[in-house]
Amino acid sequence: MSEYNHLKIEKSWQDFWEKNKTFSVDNQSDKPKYYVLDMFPYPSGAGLHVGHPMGYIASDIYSRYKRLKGFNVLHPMGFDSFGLPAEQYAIQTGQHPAATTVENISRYIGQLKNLGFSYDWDREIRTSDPDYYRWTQWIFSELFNSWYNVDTGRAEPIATLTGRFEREGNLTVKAVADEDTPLFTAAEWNAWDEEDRYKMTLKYRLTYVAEATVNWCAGLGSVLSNDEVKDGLSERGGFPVEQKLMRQWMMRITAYAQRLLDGLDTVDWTESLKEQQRNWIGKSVGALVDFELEGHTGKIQVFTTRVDTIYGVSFIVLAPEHELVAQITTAGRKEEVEAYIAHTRKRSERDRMADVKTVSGAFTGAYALSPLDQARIPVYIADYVLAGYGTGAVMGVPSGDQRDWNFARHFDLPVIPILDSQKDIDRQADPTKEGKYINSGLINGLGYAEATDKLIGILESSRSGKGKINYRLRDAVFSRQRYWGEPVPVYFKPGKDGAPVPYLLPDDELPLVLPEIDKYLPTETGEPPLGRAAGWGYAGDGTGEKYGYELSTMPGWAGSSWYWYRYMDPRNGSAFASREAIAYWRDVDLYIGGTEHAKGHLLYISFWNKILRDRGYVPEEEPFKKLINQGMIQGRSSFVYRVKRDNYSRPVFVSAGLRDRYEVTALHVDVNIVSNDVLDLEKFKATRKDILGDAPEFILEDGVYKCGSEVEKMSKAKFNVVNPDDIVERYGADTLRLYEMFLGPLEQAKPWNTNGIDGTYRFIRKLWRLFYSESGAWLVKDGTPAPAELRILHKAIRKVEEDIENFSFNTAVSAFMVCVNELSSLKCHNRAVLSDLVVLLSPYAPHLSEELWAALGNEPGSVSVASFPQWDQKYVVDDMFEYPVQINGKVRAAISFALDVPAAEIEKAVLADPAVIKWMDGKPAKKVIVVPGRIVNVVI
RNA sequence: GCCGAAGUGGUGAAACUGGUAGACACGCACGUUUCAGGGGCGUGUGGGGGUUCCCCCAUGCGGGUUCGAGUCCCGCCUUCGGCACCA
Repeated sequence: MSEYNHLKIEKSWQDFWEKNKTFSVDNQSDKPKYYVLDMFPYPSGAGLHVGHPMGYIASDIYSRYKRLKGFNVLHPMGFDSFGLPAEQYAIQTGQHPAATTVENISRYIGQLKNLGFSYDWDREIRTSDPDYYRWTQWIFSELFNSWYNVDTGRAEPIATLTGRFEREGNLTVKAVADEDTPLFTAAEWNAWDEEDRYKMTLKYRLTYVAEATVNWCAGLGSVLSNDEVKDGLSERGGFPVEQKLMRQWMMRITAYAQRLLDGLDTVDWTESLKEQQRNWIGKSVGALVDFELEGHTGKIQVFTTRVDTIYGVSFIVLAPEHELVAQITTAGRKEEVEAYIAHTRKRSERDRMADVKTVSGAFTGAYALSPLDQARIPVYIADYVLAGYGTGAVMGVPSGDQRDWNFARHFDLPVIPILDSQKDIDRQADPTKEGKYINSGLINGLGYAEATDKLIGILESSRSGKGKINYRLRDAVFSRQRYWGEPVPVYFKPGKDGAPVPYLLPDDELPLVLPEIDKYLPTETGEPPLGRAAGWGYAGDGTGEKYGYELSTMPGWAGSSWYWYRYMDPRNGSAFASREAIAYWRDVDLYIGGTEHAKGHLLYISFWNKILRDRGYVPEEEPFKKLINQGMIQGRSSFVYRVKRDNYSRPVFVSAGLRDRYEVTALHVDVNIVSNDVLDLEKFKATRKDILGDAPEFILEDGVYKCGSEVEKMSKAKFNVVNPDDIVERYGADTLRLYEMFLGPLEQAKPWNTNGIDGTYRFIRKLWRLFYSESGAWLVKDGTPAPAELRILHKAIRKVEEDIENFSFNTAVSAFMVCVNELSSLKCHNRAVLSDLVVLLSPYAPHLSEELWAALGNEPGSVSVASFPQWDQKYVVDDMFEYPVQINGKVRAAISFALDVPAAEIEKAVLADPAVIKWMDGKPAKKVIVVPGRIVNVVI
């Protein structure tokens, strides 16, 4: 073969790998295990664009590298195939989402296989497959059957809870449970009938039904979780989202807030991602303080992180939605308060967020009494206090908090200094904790820490307050009013009072398969689409009755919150994965995916994993030891410029460099017919009759038409989508793989630009020329490699190894290029050198490497299981000689210099100017850097 | 406002614990190959003086530490991500 033919080479090796199951992996091995996982994709109708495989290429390189290093590598791929787009497509076209999903998946698989990934395709999974979601439903059941024991700090089976109720009631049970759970004794519990006992357990289960304020998105016809809402709009579709009280399935992720935080300290993720999660969980340590109400039996409970400022309180503010507002408002204030509440209700979440500067509120007429000195404190309502955080009530301390200060100024309330170090409080709040307390009764003269401890002690002993940790994290809403998701394995049976009570579908009834329906829209009565499935219900409880199933389905994150375990044992019919498989693979060593999942997926995986661990199914507290976030690939749009003139004259297009001389309209042009910003005019004329008309005129510069460019999101409408299939067709997968890695650091977001790809293509052909001459002659010769050749090779081996170990995939490509450039100029055709080079390159360019490896006389396919070449110290070290020296009379150091330079020459150079540098005797000095002919510097 | 990351040629980017800044690649220029198609090969390419050799200035801005700073310290500026009346 005289020319490198990527089409032929790549196809034949992909077939070979598939036929020989080269990358199939066993759950048993003498080798150490290594698990490399990609975030699995949602198979959208648009297929992959060049940005998507970035992470997959990196993980594949790492997987292949680890195999060469002697690891048993699990590297699977699958599809997160439940989701909204398929359902919306179904609503529009009537096609079953399952059908379009299968089509999309096969397109994805085709595209992925084209890129030569070393996935074990026998382990492929799909979350929408009943054999898979059977186990998602099973995990739901496990959560339903678990409660969180605060004493043991973990989830336990519900039986351990009911056992304690029988013996002790719930007075001594410390559990994470519903707010409204009443206290009861063992005698009371034992006197209840089975239904009442069961209903009581519903308040404790890790998944539960609740009337909750949820993010309702009318545009999508479904509720959304907090991480699916951005700036008051839905992340998908950008529809407005409103707060609505609805009955929903919830998950008690808040029980795990502290453990989720602790876990972050044990994993190797980027600091910025961990910070995002910490912010999202939003832990704040403070106290609850009760304020009695004057002339009223109720109490206002506030949450504060600064109890120490309690003597500075000059007002209390309740959220307008606070339940006490109606009771405490005095007759004279009623009108104003109600008007304010109405005003707040009208404002959307968005308006409220946009307008944070304006101070507003209303006085209720009521007064609260400070628990310490019985000071009379006016009670206000204002929308800067959120009903959903803390207790929905705050104590206003104007001297220490800027919002409180603004509020006090607006309503003419006193600003009381409480620390002697506070400055300028006439002009702004000073939140300092420095100094000693003043105007502060019992804590006068104390410092911050002492004062806080003392106050909490006093409040706790007088039962008017206690220390409290608050989290911003809310329990996760688990219901979606949609069709294309996992059915919740629950049916409802009327209770004594006629109200429906949820019961879990028995294990042996799983999977509860998604029923067929005629349309994918909500029913006329507003029920979710599953309400259309006539007769869908459970009849197996022996009563002869049929009970309706839950009509909402699980959210998108359900199937992806445990999937890495399924890859370990993907066809297991009796467990989500066998104990042996889990014990062998344990956890994911390297996880690669985008940072956009910080508040969703990456929290949920940890949450579910902790439950599975508590219940004894999995061994590790954190499932993903190391996480790398690949940067997003943006599009780079190209533009042509049409000169503005009347509609009837023929269109004129001006090249980008000349556009300033005209008044122009910029139009997107397909980036695939633009190369190095030069437009292919013939293709342009052939494909864009719509904007060109009959006889377009082009004003060129330097004989070509140049396009302008801009970085935007990759999308069809902007004509900037680059399909990897086209690049593979033209340059080959190996070139694309090398090029995508060469673009820059993996973590960095960058616009896609195909301009530089010729460089990597040239590199491959240059490598090819080390094996074959232009006429096709085989050039490789046996024999002992020259030292110069070994030096080049071993430097490359060391560099590539270091770079891959450090996930610096881009710099390794440079190392390949340097190596091949140097070997070419030496005309090196040595078999030993080239053999090692081929293995070295195989993670990046697997097809080419297999081809050349076989051409070198090795067994076909064996480069994939070869060993990573060893580098030899003697060829790669930059040997340094060290000479103690002194400079300008100061005794300093030693000189060291590269081995390349003959020692005599260095000495000559050093001795040439004895006035500057003199040899000194004795003392060991460290080094001086000497470059050929010149002393650079001296170090002690 | 708070938290996090980052600012290096025309472009993408290299630079290990401080040690010849700009590797490698794109682009560009010139040359070459009877190549005239977005082909191959070679040389050059941070800026400014001068053109065998050499000198000066250059890693967002201003200071500092050091024999020596892209790298460390202090103070600014800018960009990008995240959070945001969270009490």
